[in-house]
Amino acid sequence: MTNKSNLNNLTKSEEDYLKALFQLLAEDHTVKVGNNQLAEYLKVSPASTNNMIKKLKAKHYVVSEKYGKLELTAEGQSIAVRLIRKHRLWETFLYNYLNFSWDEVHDVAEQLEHIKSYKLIDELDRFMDFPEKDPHGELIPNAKGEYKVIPKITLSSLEEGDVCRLIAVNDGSVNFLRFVSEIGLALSSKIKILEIREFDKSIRIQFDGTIETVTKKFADNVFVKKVI
Amino acid sequence: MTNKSNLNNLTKSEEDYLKALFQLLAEDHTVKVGNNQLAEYLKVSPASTNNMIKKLKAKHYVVSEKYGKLELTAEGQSIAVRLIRKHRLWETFLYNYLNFSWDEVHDVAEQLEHIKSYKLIDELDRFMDFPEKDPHGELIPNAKGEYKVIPKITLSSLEEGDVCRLIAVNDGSVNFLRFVSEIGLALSSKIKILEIREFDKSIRIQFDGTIETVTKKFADNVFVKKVI
DNA sequence: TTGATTTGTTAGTCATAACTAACTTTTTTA
DNA sequence: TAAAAAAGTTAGTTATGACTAACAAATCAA
Ligand SMILES: [Mn+2]
Ligand SMILES: [Mn+2]
Ligand SMILES: [Mn+2]
Ligand SMILES: [Mn+2]
Repeated sequence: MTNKSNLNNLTKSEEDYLKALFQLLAEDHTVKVGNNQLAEYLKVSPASTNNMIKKLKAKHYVVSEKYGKLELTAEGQSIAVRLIRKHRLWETFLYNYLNFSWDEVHDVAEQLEHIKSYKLIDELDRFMDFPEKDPHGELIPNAKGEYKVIPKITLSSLEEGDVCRLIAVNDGSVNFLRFVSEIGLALSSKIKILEIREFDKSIRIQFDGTIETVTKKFADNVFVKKVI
Repeated sequence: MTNKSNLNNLTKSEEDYLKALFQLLAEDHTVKVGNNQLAEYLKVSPASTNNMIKKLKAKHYVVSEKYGKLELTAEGQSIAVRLIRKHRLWETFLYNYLNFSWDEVHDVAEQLEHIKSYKLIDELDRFMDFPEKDPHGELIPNAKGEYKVIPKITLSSLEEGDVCRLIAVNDGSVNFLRFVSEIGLALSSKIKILEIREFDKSIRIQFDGTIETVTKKFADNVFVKKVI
């Protein structure tokens, strides 16, 4: 029987590395994730990552061969999913009950996700009546640790003439989220691709009667579902 | 002008030392607090405390002479009061909204009090409609940092025949709090001192028709206001 | 008032988690 | 396929915050 005591003994750092690795692996299930890629994602040196990975391997959360790619064990995945659940529930709480805007929630949730108490998070979930999505459109894993991913593609991957609906956004950058709101885009907005400029891949889009030109970098952070 | 940026840069440890020192000083305003007393309170070695006090003096949160007693600067006090405010607001939230019992809230609040966000705590305060007291009867400092103390005395300091009302309890021990509830005591209970046994200072009390004998140690952790 | 006890300080060690610099292995490309 | 580039590893350093052991100062008590 695996150890499921109320308080696991992971440090904030260990948790952050596991979550980051999970997200890199989940992002693109085909491509393998290496040490330096994880380092870059976490904005630490490759040496730091190498060190932490050693520790996580010793604790059986990560598996990898020397010079090989990184994988999470079932236990490692379970910890990561629990962190994502906590993160998204807190974001939802801040957004729905404490007047936080969607660009403000991520940084505080990044701290709150490390609070250790199963009761806290399950009661918070109940208090909010088991929300399905966080303020950025991402699905919240349930208490059983079921992690579903909505089939989503980036706005930048569409072609001229395509019509889609905004279903989620990357919540990492405050400036990006503010800009999304500023131009009038929101979750569920219906977007039409008018034109893709070959020169710099910038995209002319139409939504709610508005016409805007956005960069490829912007479109990479917008997740949509194709309609029609 | 003093530095009041949104995120102060104190570590969890620095915060805990400042809060502990404040509480020792507030507890008994006449008696001076020394290095080893603070160490014992925090359950760390005197050497650790000595080291941290050096750091807090360098940052101008603590003042003391070599081999002398410890004092907090105005800034040190302000940080401590903010922590107490956060701690008690979180306890109130857990108790009133998330079905935590009064013996469960303290440990989780001990973690939550270190989350850095002024907006978070002021919005939480507003969400709960500015509660005055935490689940253990302690007053919650307001956003201006005003720290009031209810005039309170321990149950153990009363004499035979005295009648009092339970206004607060020490929230440090889960077992103690459970026991308080178990015997049927709660905030506002009216208690009469029937007898104090000389031998071991145990106290026979009456409340709500119940008669119980409690130890001096128990009575030291119960705060009351004399009535009549 | 002087010796014992308490209180406070210093020095040195350990664990965690970051860093840089140097090195090795693997992969890519010419 | 051999040199170059990229990816990964190791060694050594730093900062924080614990610890113990040894020592010094202050206070208490006979
Ligand atoms: Mn987020
Ligand atoms: Mn985090
Ligand atoms: Mn408490
Ligand atoms: Mn604390």
